[in-house]
Amino acid sequence: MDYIKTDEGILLKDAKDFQPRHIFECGQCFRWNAMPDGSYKGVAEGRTLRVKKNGRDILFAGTDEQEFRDFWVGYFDLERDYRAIKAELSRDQVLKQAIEFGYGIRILKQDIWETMVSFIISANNWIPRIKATVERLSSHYGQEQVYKGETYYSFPSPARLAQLTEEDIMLCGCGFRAKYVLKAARIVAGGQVDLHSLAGMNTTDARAALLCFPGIGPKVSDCIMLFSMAKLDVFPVDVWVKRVMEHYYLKRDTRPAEIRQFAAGKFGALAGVAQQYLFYYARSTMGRFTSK
DNA sequence: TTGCAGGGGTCAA
DNA sequence: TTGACCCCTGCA
Repeated sequence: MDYIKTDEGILLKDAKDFQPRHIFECGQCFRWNAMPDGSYKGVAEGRTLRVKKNGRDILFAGTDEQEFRDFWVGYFDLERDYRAIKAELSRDQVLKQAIEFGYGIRILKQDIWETMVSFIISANNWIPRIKATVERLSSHYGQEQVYKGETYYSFPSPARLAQLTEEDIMLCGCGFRAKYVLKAARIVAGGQVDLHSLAGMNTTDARAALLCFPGIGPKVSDCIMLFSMAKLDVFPVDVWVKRVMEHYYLKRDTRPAEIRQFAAGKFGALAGVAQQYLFYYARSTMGRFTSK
């Protein structure tokens, strides 16, 4: 990882395996937004950042070396060798295509609590609405911060959400998921489950613990583990992944558990990364309403 | 203009 | 295994 300090922030040199569009549009995060100049602005754990591709380099604007090393390097998984991962996965011809399409994807390491709530909200929902709901929760109940004259809001803590009523949360656009969000907040704020200890568990135990939360089923639990705990072996199966897997590898109407098992056998410890390439590829190339 | 299906799943019967 | 679920969007 080779970077230099500039007036604007940190410049990551010759970052071939980093494409902001792929990272932020592949469905793993909900608080990064494209700007007219092609950069992305986002909020993560109370920090704000603008990320822009400059030729072969990546500019991280609005941060300094200390924060970059202490936080963003981990957040963007910059110490992992994605070139090696892609080489390994590209031995499969379908993955090879998917990787050529989404070559700059990286798996973010996001805040566990925010990821948990975001993916509870994602059930039977679609991305623009999930983003709007997460944004409303943050602007109503998060901490306000001003950066370069613009106001941002951090994602509200479990304790803050635990004080609310189901109706308060419903008003942010959560719909029937409001009761799940509130219960999750009360479980975490009450200390019944320590989310950070889940990250230290093996995948099987962490999944079992997550499935105890109402509103968290197999797909949501796997997304939480993949996008906030760096558990790269999980393979979340949603409607798009099901479609792409059935199209290229399996027969129609294969059950999600069977798809997960197949992926574990085929992609092993890298199944989660493979899932993201496949998901992004499927969403972008298979059309919005495919009957397959 | 109105009505209806459907959406990054989960729960309960 | 199946239907309901917030509610907004796209389409006929």
